Amino acid sequence: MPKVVDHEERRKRLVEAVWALAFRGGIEQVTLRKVADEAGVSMGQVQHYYPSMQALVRDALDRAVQAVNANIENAVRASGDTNPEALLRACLHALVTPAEESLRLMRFGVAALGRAASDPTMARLLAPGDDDLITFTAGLLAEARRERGGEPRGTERIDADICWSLATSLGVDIALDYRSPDSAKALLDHYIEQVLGPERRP
Amino acid sequence: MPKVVDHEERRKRLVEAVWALAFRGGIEQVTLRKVADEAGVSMGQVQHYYPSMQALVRDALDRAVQAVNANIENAVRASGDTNPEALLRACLHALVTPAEESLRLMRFGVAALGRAASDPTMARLLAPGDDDLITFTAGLLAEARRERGGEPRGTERIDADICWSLATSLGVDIALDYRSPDSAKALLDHYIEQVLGPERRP
DNA sequence: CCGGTTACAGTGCGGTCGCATTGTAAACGC
DNA sequence: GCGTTTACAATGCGACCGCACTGTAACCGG
Repeated sequence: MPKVVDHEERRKRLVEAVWALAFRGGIEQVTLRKVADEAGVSMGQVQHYYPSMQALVRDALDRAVQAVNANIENAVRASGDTNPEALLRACLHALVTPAEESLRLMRFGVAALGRAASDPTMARLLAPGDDDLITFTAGLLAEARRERGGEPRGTERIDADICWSLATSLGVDIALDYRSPDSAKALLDHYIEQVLGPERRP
Repeated sequence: MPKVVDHEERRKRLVEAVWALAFRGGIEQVTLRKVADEAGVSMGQVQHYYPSMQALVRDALDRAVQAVNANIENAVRASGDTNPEALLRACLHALVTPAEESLRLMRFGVAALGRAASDPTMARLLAPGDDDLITFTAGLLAEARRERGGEPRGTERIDADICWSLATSLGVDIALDYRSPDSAKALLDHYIEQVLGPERRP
């Protein structure tokens, strides 16, 4: 009975308008009217798909986080490598790539960070990687150490935690133009080298 | 000839009102009227001391950053220790203390981070520690390594960079209630232990 | 005691915002 | 074809915002 349209496509278009606006002028420039203009639709349509401004921004953040996570998984899959160390590097490097799309997402994430400080709902969306991610990364660390001829130290979960903290911090720095992606990657590699310990048997 | 008042005290009062407002409801809740109310003064006074809203928020951020830096220096001075390792820990721990005042400052900093993504002036105020800080920290690292019986590795500046990246990242996590100050401190200590290498001579 | 400067207080204006409301056209079951 | 439901489009409203402007009281060198 209803008019039939692709809702998902509509929402995605609106969310991308939000990203674009926030990328240009900060999240405070995101208003119903501007989102409508940017997406080339009417204000009524925006309201039809999102009951409130908050809901729109929240969904935009949710999708941005999903997209970044997808980038990480793609990096893992694309590396196609079974070498745990290469896999680990691929994961972490995904947060500091110079790719345009990634930059936009990270910058929106940083803009949203500010709101997260006073909006628990957004804070939850931006929360650090979950337990599974830490467990997975810790596993990679343990394997990589073994491959280098060392033995696991039992601190792999802590080390994994540090890995992601460092990587996200560097990602933020890149989004704010405090660092270049290259230098960030170098820093990250230096840390990985250190945390894996020296090669013992070639 | 003019009416004589303590300008510095006035500005400080206004800036603290900005901090308080941003702490409660995010930086977008900071308006001229609310700042005036919070500080218990008239809107005219706010305008008298700051030509625009932007100028007010910028000064608030500037002072917040100065205050955090002062906290770090105080931590160094308070430790009163000549032991380089203890000094290093004191510095870094200053970013993850559970102290109320520090929490407020960090939270305001995070709120401002969002704006920094699109406001270069604010971005500059929030820029990572300058070269002097890195040099100082690298020096501490080198000395601490020597005290442990190891020799400097020539990577002290990179390691110092990682130290501060990690510490600020943990500080942000604390501000957003993603971590407790205690767990952050533990993580930081674990990293320091690792970066200094094992004790060789007791 | 007077003139000039400073330090406010108060008010008003133009603009924008989120959101509610209302109108309308398309799609389909019957 | 008719009624109902969905998917918008358009407009209007009340709230609030930054800022400019105006008035005034305090202070002080002369």
